[in-house]
Amino acid sequence: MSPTIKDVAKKASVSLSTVSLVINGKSNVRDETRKKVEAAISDLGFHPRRAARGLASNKTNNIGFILTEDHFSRAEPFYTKIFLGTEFEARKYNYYILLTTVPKKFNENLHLPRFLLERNVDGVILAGKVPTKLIDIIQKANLPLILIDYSTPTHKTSKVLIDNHQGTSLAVEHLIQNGHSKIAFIGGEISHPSICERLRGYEETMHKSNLSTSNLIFCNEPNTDVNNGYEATCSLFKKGSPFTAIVASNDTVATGAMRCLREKNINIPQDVSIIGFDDIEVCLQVEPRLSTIKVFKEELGAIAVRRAIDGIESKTLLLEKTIIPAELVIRESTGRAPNS
Amino acid sequence: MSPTIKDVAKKASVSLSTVSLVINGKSNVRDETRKKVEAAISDLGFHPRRAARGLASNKTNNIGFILTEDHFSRAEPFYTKIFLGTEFEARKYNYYILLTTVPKKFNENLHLPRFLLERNVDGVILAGKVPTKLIDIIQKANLPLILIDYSTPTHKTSKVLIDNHQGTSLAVEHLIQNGHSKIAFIGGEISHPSICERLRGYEETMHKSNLSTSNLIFCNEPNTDVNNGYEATCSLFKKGSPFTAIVASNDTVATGAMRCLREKNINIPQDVSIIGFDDIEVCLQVEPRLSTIKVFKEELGAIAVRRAIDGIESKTLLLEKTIIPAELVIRESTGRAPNS
DNA sequence: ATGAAAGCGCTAACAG
DNA sequence: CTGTTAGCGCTTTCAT
Repeated sequence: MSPTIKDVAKKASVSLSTVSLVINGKSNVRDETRKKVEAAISDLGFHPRRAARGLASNKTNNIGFILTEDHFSRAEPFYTKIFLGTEFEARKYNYYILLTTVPKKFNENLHLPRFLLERNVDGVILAGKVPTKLIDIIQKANLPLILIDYSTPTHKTSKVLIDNHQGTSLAVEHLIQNGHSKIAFIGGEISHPSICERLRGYEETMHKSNLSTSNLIFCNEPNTDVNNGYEATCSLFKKGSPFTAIVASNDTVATGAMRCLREKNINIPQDVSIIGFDDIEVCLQVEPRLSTIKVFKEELGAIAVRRAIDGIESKTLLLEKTIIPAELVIRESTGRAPNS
Repeated sequence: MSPTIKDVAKKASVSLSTVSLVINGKSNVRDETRKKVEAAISDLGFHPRRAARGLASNKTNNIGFILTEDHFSRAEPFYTKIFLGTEFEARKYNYYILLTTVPKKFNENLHLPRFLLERNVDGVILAGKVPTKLIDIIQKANLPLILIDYSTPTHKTSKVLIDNHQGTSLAVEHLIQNGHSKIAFIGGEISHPSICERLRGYEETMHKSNLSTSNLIFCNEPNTDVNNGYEATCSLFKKGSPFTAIVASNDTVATGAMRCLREKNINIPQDVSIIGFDDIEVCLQVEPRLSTIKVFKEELGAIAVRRAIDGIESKTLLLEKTIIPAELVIRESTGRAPNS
C-alpha cells in the first residue's frame, strides 16, 4: 500500500489535520512545522489519494470536455489541438480532463455523458457546436460551463471565441494587397456561428473596399468537409462570377476547392489564389502549401480551462467572453492576381 | 445533494448492503428485492459516487492512456483515432480514460504522469514508441499494462499490434499486379519496430518475386513526417535506381514524396505510383487521393481497453499479443506501370 | 498554530 | 438472501 496521510503525520510527529493543512497550502501553519511535514511527505513519496479527497471535500478535480462525435471525426485535427491545450493547462492546476463525445442528434435520456450523471466533474467545457439541450442540462446542474468556439444567443455562458471576423478580414486584405478584386467565399454550414462570422468578415471587408460579392458567395453546403469545398467550388464555376481568389471557410474546405481547381487545370496561385482558415496540419501536406488564417487552438483550450477553474473555485459564475485574434499565415497558395 | 445509497435503501426498505449488492450486480439477491431496489434507484435517479466507491473498493475505474508528446503532435490523426477507440470502448465498461503525454526524452522524476503517482488508474495503455523506463515503472507498480503499436524485446507485456509486415506485402503485391517491378521504399525512423516491419514486409515480398531492392530503399531519415518523405524521395532520385512506384512508410511520408514528384513534374500515377500506410484523413485531401494500407485504429484502441480490463478484473496478468491485419485501399495514386 | 473527532458515500466481511 | 458494522483516506469544524 502506498503511504497515507497517517504515515506522514506519524513520521512528522504532527496530527492528521496539520498534514492536511500543509497539503492544501493553507496559511495557518508555522513555517517550521510545514518544513517538517514537507520533508516527511517527500521522504515517503506521499501523494494524497484522489478518491479520498474527493469524498471528503465533495470535489472531483475533474473537468469534463464534451464535443459532438461528428465534430471530432470530421474536424479532428482542430479539436484534438484544443483538447491537448486543455490537458496541458489542467495539469498545472492538478485537474484531469475527462473527454467524451455526444452524437449530433442528442437525446438526453440516451446520451448524457456519464460524468454528468455521476457528478464526476466540477466543471464542463463544450467545444464547437453542441446541442443546446446539453447546455440547459449542465446549467441546471449548476456546473461552471465554458463554451469554446461556439455561442448561442439563447444561453448565457462564459465562452472562448476565435476572432473569425477579423480572420477573414485579414485574408481578404491580403488578397486585395496582391491585386485581387474578384474574390469568392466558399464553405457551408452557415448555421455554425463561427462559419457565419467568417462570411461576415469577408463581406464587410469586401464592401469596405467597394468590391462586389455578388455571385461570389457559395455557402449552401450542409457541412465543411472536403467534398463540400469541392462542390461549392464547382457551383462557383457554374453559376458564379469570374474570380481570381477564393477564401474558404476552413482548411478542409480549401483542400476540396483545390481539387476542383486542379481538375479544371487551373494553376494555384498563378491563376487563382486560395486561402483557408484554422491552420491544421494538412496545410503543409497539400501542393501548393496552403496559406491560411491561423487559429491558436491550444490557447483556446488552455484559456477555457483557466476560466473553468475560476468558476469552480470562486463559486460565483461570472460570465466572461474571451476573443482570441487570428493570424495571417502566408504560404504558397496565394500570390499576385493574374495581370496585375 | 444528489441521492445516496442511503436514500435508495430507505425508499426500497432494504439495507445499505443490499443496495450495494444490486448496484454491483452480485447474484445473491432475490429477484423481487432486486426489482424493488432498481425501481427506487431509477425513481431517485441515483448514481453511485465514484469517489466513494473508489475509496471503499480501492479501485478507480480509470485507465491511463499515455503517448509521447511528439507522437501526438506529429502523428496526431493516427493516435487520436486510437484514443477515441479507447474512449468508446471504456464507456461500455464504465471506465474513464485519462489521457496524458510524456516527453520523448523522459525523466522519471519530472515527467511521471500524475495518475501514476496518485495511483489514480487501475491499468495503463501505452501507444506508440514510449520510453522503456516508463514501462519499467508501470510494471513495478504492478499495474496491468497494454502496449499499442509498439513492442520491445526486453519487456514482457501484453500488446496490440498492427500486421505491418502483411500490410506492406499487400502494397507491394498490388503494385506488382499493376506491372511494376522497380518499386522503392522510403521513410525513416527504422528504430520504431513498426516502421522496421513495414520495411521487412516490403523486402521479403520483393525478394519472393525475384525483384531487386538495391538502391531502392531510403530510410535514413530521423523521423516520419512530411519533410522526411520529401528528403527521402530526393535521395532516391539522386542516388537511387530508376523506379516506377514508391511504398511509403506512412501516409504523411507519402505526402512529402508527392511534393518531390510534383516539383520534378512527374505525374502520379501515370509516371510513378505511390502508396502510403495508415489511412488517415489526408489521403482524401491530397491530389490525387492516396492509395494506402488501412490500419484499424479505433479497433486497436478498443482491443487494448478490453485487454486492460481483463487484466484489471482477473488479477492474473496473462500476456497476450494481438495482431490486427491491415487492409489495402486503392485510390488514385496507384495505377499501371508505364509501358506495361 | 495544532489536535481530536466526526463524517463524506460506499464496499466488504461477517452474522444471522 | 439480507442486515450490521467497520473502515477506505482524507477534509473540516471545533476546541484548545
